[in-house]
Amino acid sequence: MDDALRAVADPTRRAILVLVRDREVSAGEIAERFPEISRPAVSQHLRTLAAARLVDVRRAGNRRFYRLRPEGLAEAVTFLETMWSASLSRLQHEAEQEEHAHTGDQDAKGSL
Amino acid sequence: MDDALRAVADPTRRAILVLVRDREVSAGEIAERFPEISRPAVSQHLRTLAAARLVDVRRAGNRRFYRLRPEGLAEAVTFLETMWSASLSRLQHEAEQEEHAHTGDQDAKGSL
DNA sequence: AAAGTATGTAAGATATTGCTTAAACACTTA
DNA sequence: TAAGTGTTTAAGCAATATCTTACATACTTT
Repeated sequence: MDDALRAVADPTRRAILVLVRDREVSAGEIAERFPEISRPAVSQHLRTLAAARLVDVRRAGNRRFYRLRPEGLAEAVTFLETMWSASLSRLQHEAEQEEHAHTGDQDAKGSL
Repeated sequence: MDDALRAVADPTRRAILVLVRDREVSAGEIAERFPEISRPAVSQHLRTLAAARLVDVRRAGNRRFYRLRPEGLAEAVTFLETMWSASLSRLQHEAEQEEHAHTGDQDAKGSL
């Protein structure tokens, strides 16, 4: 989880994850999407993502194709969801206590 | 989201979030849980979490009480969940194609 | 008001991260 | 096998993050 959350903390890497979410994308094609940074910089990000087990790599001839590896996100998602929902249910409980007999509107979950 | 994910990338800050998930905890009580780092270091982490809107602060006399602010996690959770589920459904789809007419067991979501 | 308690801020050292350029590697094609 | 294409690795630098010590602030109690 540590590696995954650290990897996901960087905006460029998040953008890469979005790119490779639905389909395999070659390193070159990924790099094209980030004209502001150099190819080696992108390559480093890809290495970080691979090390965090957030992407799979497939070598095909000259090229390397990257693709999101969703299992790598499981622990991170679980952690955040646990934090998020446990605390929301607490807020909900407090609201009930405060307003006492009031119609239960769960606006918190609506803020997504 | 950027601030939230960057804040959550640090293990000490994640541990703090767990501490303040279910109840208010004073800065001192939080600091006690981390004997390996100095009080000012903890204070800095708390400032980072507050800046990311991940915790609320309540001043009561001498002390300051911190508490998880779940709304601050909303965007981050949404992002990770979207990545996670979209990609899992793709994997599921591929599995269906491979195995063809097979009973659709969604074991992926069960890994939570 | 002075001393005590709880906490934060400032300044600076060190570690880590993310970038760049130059070079290397690996596979493909002429 | 030589040149070309796609990509990564290496080395170094600048920016950022995290920690520490010293000090400041803000309440509380005597």
